[in-house]
Amino acid sequence: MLKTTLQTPYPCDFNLTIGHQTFFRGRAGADLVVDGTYYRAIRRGPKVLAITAREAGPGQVEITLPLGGTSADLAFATKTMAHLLAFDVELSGFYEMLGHDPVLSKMADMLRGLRPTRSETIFEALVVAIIGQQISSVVARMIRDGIVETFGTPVIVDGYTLFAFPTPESLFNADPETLRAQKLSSRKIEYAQGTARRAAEGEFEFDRLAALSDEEVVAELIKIRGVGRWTAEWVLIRALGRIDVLPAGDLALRRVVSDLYFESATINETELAEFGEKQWAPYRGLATTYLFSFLRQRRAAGDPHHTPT
DNA sequence: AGCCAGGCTCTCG
DNA sequence: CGAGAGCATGGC
Repeated sequence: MLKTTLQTPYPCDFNLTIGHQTFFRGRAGADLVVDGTYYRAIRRGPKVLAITAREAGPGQVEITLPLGGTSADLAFATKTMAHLLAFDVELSGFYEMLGHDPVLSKMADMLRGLRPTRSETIFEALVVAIIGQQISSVVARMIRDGIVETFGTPVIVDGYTLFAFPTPESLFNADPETLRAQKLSSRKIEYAQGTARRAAEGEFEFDRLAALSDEEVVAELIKIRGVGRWTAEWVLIRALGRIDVLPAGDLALRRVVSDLYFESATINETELAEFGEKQWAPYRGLATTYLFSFLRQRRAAGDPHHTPT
């Protein structure tokens, strides 16, 4: 079987990182974790590659192509996995800053080594963010899974069916009724298909957007119907790996910050933005990821409504 | 039963 | 400008 070894950065908690990616529930959308092995199907041009990644000793992750492939496929898969798991991000400055943040540093035991995982493409992050607008994360995950399993490309590995995220063409060409059957609102169907059309036309090419500043990306993305600031900021964090973006309009983020820092007093978007700048810059994006991971773990542990004491 | 969820657009003063 | 309605649906 085709395999190679990838060096992990420091710090890196591999199991925590892949758990975060699946909402600590084993499977979420295109991502699957079984017994410490992360399964993911990705696209390389017209091909779909099945990949596994698992810890293979201290500081090492073993990457395999369980269904085979060329050595160029393996090199591509390895590079993609390092991107998905954000192995290139330097966390030490963020951890130093946590020393001055009594709240986030309290989470350090639980979160140390968490890497700010990414989507495969900008298109994927856009669609997933659009699906997640306004509704609860539980409902959003359910709808996303339905979309991925209906319009994605299946591959079977070790008895598990993996799905590569749907192509822009597959969503754009889909009958709106089949999207509606996956419980997407008719408005969001318009947004998602409009995004898919732009993606198919090559509008979200990674390298081009990666060269722009945070605000330039926001300015470009919010021109798209259905994409507001929150969605654009989410794409910056999830797809482009920006580490200093704070989606201050996010309701769940406002509430968790309110709980943890303001004795549950309500804070608005402006107040969160000001607080984030003073408290977490230049690592506001990493702080966001860590706070959401905290929420995901708390929810997975069965305490979704956490009443502050 | 009804209200709320990790927003956004559209309409109306 | 700001405020308010409508969207979809699982969970409480």
